[in-house]
Amino acid sequence: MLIRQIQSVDVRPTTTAHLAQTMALLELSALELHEKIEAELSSNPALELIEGRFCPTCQRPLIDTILCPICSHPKNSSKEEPIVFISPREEFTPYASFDEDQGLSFEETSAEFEDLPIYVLRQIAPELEETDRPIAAHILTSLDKDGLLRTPLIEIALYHHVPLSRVEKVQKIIQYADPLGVGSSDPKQALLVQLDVLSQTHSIPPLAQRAIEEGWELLLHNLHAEIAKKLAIPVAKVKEIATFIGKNLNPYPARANWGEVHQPTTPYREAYYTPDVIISLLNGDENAPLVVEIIFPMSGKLRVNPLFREGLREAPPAKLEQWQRDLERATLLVKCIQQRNHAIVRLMQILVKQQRDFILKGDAYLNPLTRASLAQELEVHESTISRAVSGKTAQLPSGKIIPLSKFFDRSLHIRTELQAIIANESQPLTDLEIVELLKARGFRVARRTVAKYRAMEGILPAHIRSKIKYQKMTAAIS
DNA sequence: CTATGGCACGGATT
DNA sequence: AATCCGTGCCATAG
Repeated sequence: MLIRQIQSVDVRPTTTAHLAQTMALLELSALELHEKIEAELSSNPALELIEGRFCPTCQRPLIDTILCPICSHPKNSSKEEPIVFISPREEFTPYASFDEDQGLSFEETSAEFEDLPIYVLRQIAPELEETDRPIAAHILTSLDKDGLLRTPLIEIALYHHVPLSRVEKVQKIIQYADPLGVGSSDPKQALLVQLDVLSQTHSIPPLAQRAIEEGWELLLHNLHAEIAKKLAIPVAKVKEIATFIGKNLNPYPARANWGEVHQPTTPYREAYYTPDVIISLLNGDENAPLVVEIIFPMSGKLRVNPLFREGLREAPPAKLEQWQRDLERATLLVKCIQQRNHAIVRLMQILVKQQRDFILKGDAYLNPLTRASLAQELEVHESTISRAVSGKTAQLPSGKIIPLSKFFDRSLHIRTELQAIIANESQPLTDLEIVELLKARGFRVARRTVAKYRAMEGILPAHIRSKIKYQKMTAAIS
């Protein structure tokens, strides 16, 4: 990478290098930024990370302010104006935002089970190719009450006209989402996934994997002796494995208490579900302002080392040039990071204000919004918004983590309405009938479009749905 | 004949 | 300039 000369690094030297790097940084997620800074810190002596301060009242890490924005925020706050600030953290545990009271009464506490597909889908959305979404939706809506996928993969592949490997790929992503092993084709698979994840943080009994792979059926019926023979190990060992499995693994993912509480934080989840911003409701009060924390992946404050700057004067001639370059790099980085932060703060301020209903009440209340219109409002270039939004995720007050781009989904509110219609239908409705119903609710879309939305949500066509219903009825009886 | 998926086009969005 | 998304037309399955 080329480094242009910058003579004076004061407030507004909008050099090309400056601009370019600001843009580049804007695009990075918190996680990626973390890596970038780490790399820079270790290679550039001019940059230093000084210990951060903490808010004296709530112990929240701070960057510049004396009190954290929440503590210093007076009661005269209106619910329209969100509190937005940068929150420096080294590490972040999902679902551990500061609104302690999880008893927030959000929408349906009743229909927990109904939510599993959506819950999983939201987690994996950031990793999914756009074209894979219908497949994921299909898999998730086909889960049985144990969270297992009894539909043969090949059937799904045929339905979507994609190779079996694609479906397998999607299934794999799903399996590693929250109720670990969800979407597996059978308990055996689910166990193996869990074992795999567990093995990364804990030590597991040797041969446990083989025991499951080769002897799951035997294990089920407590035929320990048989397995011992098969694996050529003592029966005692087998019993050990069996108890380990019983204690730590769960062949029926959906029966685990997914959501809210998670004890084992797997490295995998952490990597993927660390949000870039956390949105919560002050005191969990419906009318309170929203609190938006933008995660800055370092605790402490990043700055140019003043000692280094001093030392530059007495630099040995041989090193002078190198040191100057280091100094410039450091200053540039700090400045660009500030700009990145500033840009995101402004973006979130507007975004959260306009999408308050969506954040609080769910998908149906999403305000169709374009990046272009926001760009106009903020008086920045559209590409700036695009970069700021791309590849980042937000955690909502409900604990769900969604990609930031969802705020700009043009059709989500219609799709949710469509889901509602399907959920309430007494008999399978044809696409054309759905068009009419949507029109009655104020959404004008073409018949063809309804079909597409259906596919996106993994809802099967009317004539197939009728069969499913029938199957469900019979299944319920048996 | 009806319901639905595929392909492709054009305008909007990024 | 590249991509995404809604739609119309046509083929096909039931």
